[in-house]
Amino acid sequence: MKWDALEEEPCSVARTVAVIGDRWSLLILRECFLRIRRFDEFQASLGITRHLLADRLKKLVRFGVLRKIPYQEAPKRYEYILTQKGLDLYPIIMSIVHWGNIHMVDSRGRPMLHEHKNCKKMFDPVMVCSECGEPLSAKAVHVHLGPGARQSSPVHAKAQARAK
Amino acid sequence: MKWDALEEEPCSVARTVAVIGDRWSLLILRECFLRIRRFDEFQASLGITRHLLADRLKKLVRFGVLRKIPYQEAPKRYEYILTQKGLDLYPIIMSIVHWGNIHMVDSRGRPMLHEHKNCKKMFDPVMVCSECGEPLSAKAVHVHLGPGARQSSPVHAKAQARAK
DNA sequence: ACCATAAGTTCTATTTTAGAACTGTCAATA
DNA sequence: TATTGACAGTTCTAAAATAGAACTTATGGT
Repeated sequence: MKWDALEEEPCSVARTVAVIGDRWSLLILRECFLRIRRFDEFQASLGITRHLLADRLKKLVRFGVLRKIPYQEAPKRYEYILTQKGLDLYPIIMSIVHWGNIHMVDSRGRPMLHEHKNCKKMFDPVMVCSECGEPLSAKAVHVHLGPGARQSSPVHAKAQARAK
Repeated sequence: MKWDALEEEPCSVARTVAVIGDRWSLLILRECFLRIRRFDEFQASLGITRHLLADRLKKLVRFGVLRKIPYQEAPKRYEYILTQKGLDLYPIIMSIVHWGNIHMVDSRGRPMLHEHKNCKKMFDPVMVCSECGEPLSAKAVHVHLGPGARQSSPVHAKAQARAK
């Protein structure tokens, strides 16, 4: 499957994966949320090759996740900053961080801690239901085809039947 | 940078990306949450090459995200099911789905809808603070070095200073 | 004996990535 | 004036990963 085909899939996971579903894009976005903005800063902090960095930044700009803002003329240079679409990726990054904190730490503990400015406490992110506010688990969720679905595939129908 | 090096990084994003940070792993996990369990089911629903599927399943088992459960003897065959560690990836998948729902849908609308069995309503996932329950935004969070950190890099220190 | 099912493995061709060197523009310095 | 350094890329070759198809192995059914 080509990357372009992913964007066209009738699935929000596939379409999002088309944007952020490679090793470097996620790490670049991590740096964005840590206030990194310039080409050489990304390169220094990530150890990514300059070639790939240029490519990925271009991709993220194309998808509207980052925006190039000029910060000096002559020679014209740009900073890469998150758009609203990019800022909206925060829950993805935070849930990734949290899973790593729970399942991938060594004996020394977490590499980073997060303080909520509202309540001044160190916190973990929790995913809840927008309607009732209860924490979500996979087992408490039922999936329905939406208006943008293609149709239920036989293999999924079989799997759904098995789940009942 | 090699994939092995990612696992060793003092960063929960990098370590998680080492597990799920490629196109196919995330799509395989999507299928797992849709109750897909067998090799040929994965292959049929994803269109992944058999070679890569075998490789990725092996990787996910190695990381403890999936477990092989025998479902018949002679010839011995296995189903791949999510461990608790794998089930804990649900917030990541859901936040990816949600971002796609908001930013990557076409005019036909969402491919899938999610119903919360607790409250019987269609919902969106919301990420909140574990301490005060308020929804989280990147700007309301302050990052601190934790016990497992290496040390603040000069480039990050500069970026942090700029943010103040 | 022949076909089908399931879960892989093997093969070659293509694409992607790594790693290093190179380019162009300008400012500051010797 | 010539040199150096900062910055943001681009270009090059070699290595690694992926795509796509065919093949293998074990078994059960007709």
